[in-house]
Amino acid sequence: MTGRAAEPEVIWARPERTGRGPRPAYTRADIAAAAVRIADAEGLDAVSMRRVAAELGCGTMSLYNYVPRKEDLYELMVDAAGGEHELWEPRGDWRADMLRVAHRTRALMHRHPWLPRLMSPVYGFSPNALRYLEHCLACLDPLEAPYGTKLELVAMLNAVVTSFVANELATAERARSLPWSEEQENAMRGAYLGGRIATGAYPRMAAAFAEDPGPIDLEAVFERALGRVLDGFAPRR
Amino acid sequence: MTGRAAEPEVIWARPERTGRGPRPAYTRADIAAAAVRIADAEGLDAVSMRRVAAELGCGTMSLYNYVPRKEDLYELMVDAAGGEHELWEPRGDWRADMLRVAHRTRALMHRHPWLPRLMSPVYGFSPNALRYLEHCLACLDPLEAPYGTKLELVAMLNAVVTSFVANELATAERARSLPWSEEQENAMRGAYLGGRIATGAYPRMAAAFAEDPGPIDLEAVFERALGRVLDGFAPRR
DNA sequence: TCGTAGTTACGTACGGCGTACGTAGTGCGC
DNA sequence: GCGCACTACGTACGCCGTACGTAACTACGA
Repeated sequence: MTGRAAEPEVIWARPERTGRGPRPAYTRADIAAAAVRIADAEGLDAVSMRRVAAELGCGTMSLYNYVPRKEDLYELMVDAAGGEHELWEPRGDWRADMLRVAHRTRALMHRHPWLPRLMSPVYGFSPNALRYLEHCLACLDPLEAPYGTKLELVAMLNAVVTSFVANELATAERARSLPWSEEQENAMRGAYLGGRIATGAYPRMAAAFAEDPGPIDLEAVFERALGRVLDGFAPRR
Repeated sequence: MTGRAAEPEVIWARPERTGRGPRPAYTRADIAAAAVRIADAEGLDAVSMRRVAAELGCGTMSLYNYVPRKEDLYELMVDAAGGEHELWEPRGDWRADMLRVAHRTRALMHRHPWLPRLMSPVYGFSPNALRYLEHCLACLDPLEAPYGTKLELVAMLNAVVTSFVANELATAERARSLPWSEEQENAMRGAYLGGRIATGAYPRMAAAFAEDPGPIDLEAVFERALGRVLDGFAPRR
C-alpha cells in the first residue's frame, strides 16, 4: 500500500463509529442538519467546510474526520433532505400514488431550493434514496410492467419534476448571488427578450408570446406535465 | 447615480465594440472558444478566469473588459456550444423532426460533457438558444396545438434528454476530480449497493436487479424515453 | 484641430475556498 | 497497561473571483 488517501469509498459504507479513540462529538446527522440549515438560510454557495464547522462550533479540519471530501457533505445533505420525504402505504392506484410522490418531491424542493442543483445522478443510492426508490416501486406494484420499465418511469418523473422546479426557482435562487434584485433581473431579461423578438427574426417565438397574455398557472402546467409522463407508461389498450 | 458596478445587464445586450478606446484584442467568440476548449479538455472546473486569460494569452483582469462576471463566461460557453447545433428545413413530420433534435442535442452533450451542468434555465435566451427554440417551433408547425403546449413539449424533451445524458456521463465526468479511477468508483459503488440490497430491506430493488442480467442498451432506453415524451403530446384520436 | 472622456490592458491585492500535513490528546482492544 | 487508532485542530499552500488603481490609446465634441 502506498498512500491511503486515494482509497475509494462511499461515505455510507464507512461506519460512524469505529470503537477506538475518543467519542466523536457529532453525528453525521448533526453535520448534515447544520449544512442544510446554512443552505436553506443563505444559499448553497454559503455552505463551505469552514462555515459548517463554525455552525457546529468545531475547528474546520475536524470536519474532515467525519466527511472525507466536500462532495460527501453534499451527499449527506441530499440524503438528509430525502429523509423528510414521508412515505405511505400505497393504495393500489399507481397513477394517484406517483402523482403524490411528484407533488411531495416538488414541495421538498421548495423547502430546500438548493436540492435541484445537487440532484446529480451520483447521489442516487444514499440510504434515504433507496427508501424512496423502494417506495416508488411499491406504488408501482399494480402497474403490470417489468421493473426496468418502472425504474425508467421513476427516473423520468424525477427528471421532469426536478427540471420544472429548477425553472420555477431559477431567478429567485440566482438573485442570491447577484448585486441587484430579482425584479430588476427579470425586468432586464424581459426587456432584452422583447427587443430580440421585436426584430422579427423569430416569428414563431413572437407568436408564442403574443398568444396568451393571461398569467401562467404553474400548478396547471406542472399537473399537465406529470399527466403526460404517466400517460407514456400507461398500458396500451 | 451612485455606483455603476451594480447595474443589471444581459451580456447579449452589451455591444461588443463601443467605438471609443483602443480596438479590443479579442472577440466574444474567441473567449467562448477558449473556455470551451479548456472545458472539453480538462473539465468544467478547470475553467477559471485566470486559466481562460492564459489560454488567450492576456492578463487575467483584461478578461473583465469582455465578461463582467464569471457567470457570463458560462453563458458564452453555452451559447457557443448551442451554435454547433446544425438546423435544417423541417420536413413536415414533427415527431421525426423532434427525434432528430433530441439526438443532436445528445450528441452535442457528448461532445461537450460539461453542458448538462450548465443547462440552467437562466441561460435560455442567448442568441443561439433563440435560434434553437425557433427551429423547434418550426418543426412543430404541423402539430396542431397552441404555442404554449409546444413550448411545454420542447421544455420536457430537453429536460429528459439533459437528465438522460447527465446520467450517462455522471461517473465519467466525476472521475475527473477524483483521486481514483472511474472503474474503481463504479466497482465500489456497485459493491456497496449490492451489500445494501442483500440485506433484504429493499425487496423490489432486489427483484429489479435480479430481473434482467443482460447488458443495458442505452440507445434503446433513450429512444423509448423520447417516444414516451412525444406520445404525451400526440393529438388524441 | 485638439483636449478629453471613455476604453483597453493589466499588475497588485484581498478575502475566501478546499484540503494536506503535523501535533497533541484520548480511550478501546490486546 | 501498553500501544494504536482515533479525535481535535492550528497552520499553511495554492487556488479562486474580483475590486481597484494606473498607464496607454482612440474617437468624438468643442
